[in-house]
Amino acid sequence: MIKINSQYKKGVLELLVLLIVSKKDQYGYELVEAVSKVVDVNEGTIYPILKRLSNEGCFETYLEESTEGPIRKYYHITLKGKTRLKDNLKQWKDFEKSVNDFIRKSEKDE
Amino acid sequence: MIKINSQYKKGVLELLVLLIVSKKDQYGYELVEAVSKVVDVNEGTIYPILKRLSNEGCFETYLEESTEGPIRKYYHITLKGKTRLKDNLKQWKDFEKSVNDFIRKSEKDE
DNA sequence: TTTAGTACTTGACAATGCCAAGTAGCGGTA
DNA sequence: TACCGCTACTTGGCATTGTCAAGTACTAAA
Repeated sequence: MIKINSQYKKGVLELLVLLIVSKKDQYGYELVEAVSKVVDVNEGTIYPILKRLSNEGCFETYLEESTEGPIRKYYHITLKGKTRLKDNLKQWKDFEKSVNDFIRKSEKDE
Repeated sequence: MIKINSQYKKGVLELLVLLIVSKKDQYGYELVEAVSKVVDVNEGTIYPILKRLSNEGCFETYLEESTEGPIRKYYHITLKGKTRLKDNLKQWKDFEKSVNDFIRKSEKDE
């Protein structure tokens, strides 16, 4: 897990959360671990994102018991969530392309 | 100029400013236009970055008159600024690679 | 002399990440 | 049984950085 300028993460974490949940229903703790494999992040950051996206209708939630600890809250992506993911993904790609193109150009005429 | 989720810009704008000033001394207004070619941004965002980086010793400033309007404040990158640029650039590259690798992996096993 | 373009500054505000602390269930061990 | 460590979720205060809007002020052209 990379330790970078926390500012870079802004916005991208939401994208990662959407992407992971879209693959398979996830509960919060599990998701924190999954996101941590990509970028370093703490619980206190992920749970608010889950709440926000649920409030906005991107996720539906249901509870399920666990044998390893307290009850788990699972998140399932909705149609709205899928749309949000698609938009978000396009925005990220346009953005990083634009930035990387500029960097490459700068490095070339050096 | 791309119009995206303003959150994506966080952190990257500083990188772009460092990159542009490192090429050639710039005054604020000119810089706003240069950055705007990469991502949409307003003056009120760029000037605080310039002030911050100057306070942190990354830029030196000097004034020069203009025939087209008020006096211009030029920014010149320092050694410290160059180091900051290098670090920042590496962080960005690590970050975007990490995120893009994950996205690619997700898109593959679909 | 009014308007448009250049140039910089400031302040209130919003979004989102970080850290820390709190609650709570489970299984293992001393 | 009492405590510890792991699992799991929640909340609240704080910092950073971007947005928007308004204000100042100079120059040149209509």
